[in-house]
This record gives sequence, C-alpha cells and structure tokens, in this order.
Amino acid sequence: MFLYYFSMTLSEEDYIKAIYHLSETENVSVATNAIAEQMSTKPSSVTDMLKKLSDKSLVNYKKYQGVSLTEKGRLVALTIVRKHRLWEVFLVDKLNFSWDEVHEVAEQLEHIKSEALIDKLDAHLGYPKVDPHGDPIPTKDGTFKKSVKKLISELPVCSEGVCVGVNDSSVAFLKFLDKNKISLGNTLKILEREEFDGSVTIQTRTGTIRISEQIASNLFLEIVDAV
Amino acid sequence: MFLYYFSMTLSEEDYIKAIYHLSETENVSVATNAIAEQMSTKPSSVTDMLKKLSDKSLVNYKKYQGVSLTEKGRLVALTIVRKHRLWEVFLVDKLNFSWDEVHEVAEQLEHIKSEALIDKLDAHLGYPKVDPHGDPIPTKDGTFKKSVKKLISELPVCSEGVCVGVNDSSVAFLKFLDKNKISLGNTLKILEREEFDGSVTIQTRTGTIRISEQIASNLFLEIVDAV
DNA sequence: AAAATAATTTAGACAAATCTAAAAAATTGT
DNA sequence: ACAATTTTTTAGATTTGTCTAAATTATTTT
Repeated sequence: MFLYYFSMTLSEEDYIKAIYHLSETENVSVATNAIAEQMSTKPSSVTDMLKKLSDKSLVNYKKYQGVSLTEKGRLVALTIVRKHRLWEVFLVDKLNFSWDEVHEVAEQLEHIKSEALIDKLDAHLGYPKVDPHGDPIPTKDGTFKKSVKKLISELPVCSEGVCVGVNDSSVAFLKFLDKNKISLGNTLKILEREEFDGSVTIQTRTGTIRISEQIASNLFLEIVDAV
Repeated sequence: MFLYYFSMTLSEEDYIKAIYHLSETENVSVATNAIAEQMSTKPSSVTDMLKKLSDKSLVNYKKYQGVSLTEKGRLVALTIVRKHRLWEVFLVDKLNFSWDEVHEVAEQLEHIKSEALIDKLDAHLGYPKVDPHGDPIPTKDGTFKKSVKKLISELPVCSEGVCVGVNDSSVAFLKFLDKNKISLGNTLKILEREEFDGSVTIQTRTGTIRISEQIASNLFLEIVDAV
C-alpha cells in the first residue's frame, strides 16, 4: 500500500477506520454523534480527536460541520482495512476459525505495524481478493473493487464469490447446506447452468455439486466485479 | 496455558516480561535500575509500575529490596514468552522471514489477546518445541524444557536442534553453509556418526548431507533436553 | 421567525504512563 | 564507622485519551 511517514496511535487508527466505514454508508460528511456511537464513546471525546486528526491532515474538519477523510486519511483507512481483511482470511483459511469468530481478533491484528509482514502475509494467502465475509481487500496501492451481493440464480456462469447469506433460513435448507459442506465464508464458483430447469453446477470447497434453481435463488454470494 | 482472569495493559505485560528475562540470567531479585535499562526507561517509572504490579499480586516487591515474580506473575510471563516464540515460528516457517528479522514484529504480536488464537496457531505450526533461535516454547500449562547450546561434534546421534551459531565465521565456512542450504534457525538432526573420522550425516531442511568433523565442531545447535 | 430541541463544542477533571529533580535509603571505600 | 557514592523512591509535572457538565451552534417545529 504505502507507508505512513508518521506514527499513528491505536486510538487514532480506530477513529480513522470508524470515519471510513461511516462515510461508506452515509457518504459525504460524518457527524460527531455518529462516530461517538460507532465507537461507544462520547461526542466530546470525538471532538477532541477530530482536532488532532485535523492537525495531522488526516481529516477535513470544521466546527459543527461534520468531518470527512482527506486523501491521506483515506489511504490510512484503506491500509487498516486491508490488514484487517487479510488477517481475517488468515484466521479462517489457515487457522480454521469460523467466519463469525474472527472479527475481534482481527481488530487487534490490524494494528500490527510492519509493511513487510502484510506483504508476506498477502503472498502466503495467495493474494486473496475478498475476506471471509465477501468484502473486497484493498490492494497495496489503495485501490479496490466494490463488491455486490447477489443470488446465485442471478449470476452468470463463471462468476465466483463468497457465500455470505441465505434467503430462507429454514432448518431443512440449512441442513442441505451442511450436508453439502457449504458454509458462510466459503468461496463458490458457478460452473454451468442448465437452461432447462435453471439448476446450477457449482464448485465448492470440497468438490462439485449440482443445485436446483430453488436452492440457487436462496443463496447469496458476494462477488467482486471481475472488470 | 491459562487465562488471566484480569486484564493487563501492554505496558504491564512488557514489564512482566522484562522482569522474567532478567531473573532468568541474574536470578533471585531484580534491581529497579536493571529493569529501567532493559526497558529504556527511567528508574522512577519502574518504581511506579512495580507498585502497580505488586497491587495485582504479580510481583513480590518491597521498597529498596528489588523485585521478583510471584507464581501468578511467572505464569503471565510464560504466556507472553509462549506467544512471542510461537509467532516467531510462524514468521519464519510460514511467512519466510529470516531468523533475524522477526523479533520486532513478534514483540507486537505477543500482545494479541485470544487464547483460541494461540491454541490454533500452535496446532497450525505443528506444536513446535523451539523457536527459530532455538529457545524452548513454554507449553500451555506453563512448563517448558531448558535448552542448551552445543557443537554438533559434541552431540550424540539422533539429537535434533536448531542451528544457532558458528564458531568460525570465515567467509569460506559461511559459503559452505550457504551452498548446503543451512542457515541460522534451521532445524538439523544428527543421523549418523562415522567413528573413523568423526564425520557426521545430518538431516537438513532440504535433504541429507555429510559433514566433516571440522565442520561439525564449528556449528552450534540449540537443543531441548529430550528427557 | 422565535421557541424548542438536538447536535456539537468547550472547560475542567481524571487515570495511565511517563518524565525531571530532589530526597531518602543502601552500599562501598578507606 | 562514617563519608562518599550509588540506587531507589517521592513529589510534582506532562501527555494521551477519556469523561461530565455546561455552553454554544444548528436544526426543527409551529
């Protein structure tokens, strides 16, 4: 990605990340209260920190006007997100954590400071493009693809994505997934679609299976635009 | 190992570790100044922290009398050492860092709080007994073997240890090691010794080679007592 | 557009971890 | 043994990140 030529405290990094995530959804400028809520802290603490981040040119801040990341701040945020998501891949792929257990630990690991570490981790993991939640991993230079969540039934052949949710959470359906060794966080690839009945052949972690149109319209994949 | 039923700050952990390492070499009780020097801080700061650690029953501290770890403190120290050394193994074995690049990063990683993480990391690494410097890794319950440093020529057949140093650092010798793909941090095993000339067959990372008695008396292995 | 409400900032305090300078205790040298 | 030196502790200040309570600014309602 890039090296910050200045040191950031753990707390500063957390604020930058919070502002980044809030501006993803809310866009434009982020409110002091929103940051306070996201970080489980008080608005007055947020104000103090915004001044500090502004002094470091990481955010654009004017009193009472909300805040946004500067280009520099955005790069810091993307570095942290990159680290967080790479560590999540590590935890799931290499240490066999499940999809939903990794967040807390990744929150700690994302603050480890070493560019070489992240480069080598990235290589070790085979340069993954998405984390176990299907969210895209920013590249070293701070660019990354947006991802979208779609049903398998809506996707063209050759699409590849991470299984991130189900429409129908009936016991029967979940049992089907379990029997076929599909779980959240798995990467699935669409190999072939039968025009006749809409059934789909997919590549799972453990092999190739064929699923009915009904199943395909119940499984969400998070996919990164291949363009 | 065990869970601490209380939270430790990063700084507290660093002090506990420093006291542990100092009492390894100096033994008995550790001096305030020694801790200050080890940690690149001032004696007055050390005094403050010792009071705090004493309140938490992690050290035995009486004014002007030096300090030692309590049983509880020793367990905390061993947990940290265990984490540090497991991460070092990870960095060298999995991420291809070299032996001498890992310390700084491991100093950060050792503070990550998650018992599950360490258990899974340990399993992922194949339950290593020593780190890349040949130092033994404490087990989960806080026991561990002492290790000793010996020349290959002094060791019996079947000994296994980590290459940790050379007697003769001439260019010719180092070139020999390089050619035979032996580097510091590698685990070597003594397979056979020829009585006639003292030459030794050893298992290296990449294969089996035979080395002369002269070479064998120039290479130090750190070995954990197999008893 | 004024009043009421909500959001944000300021002021002042606090805890953790550090520092400097000075005081107190322990150790050493003769 | 006692003066000199070294080690350790205390006292008071500083920095970072936080808090509460009060003041200020912005927004909404009527």
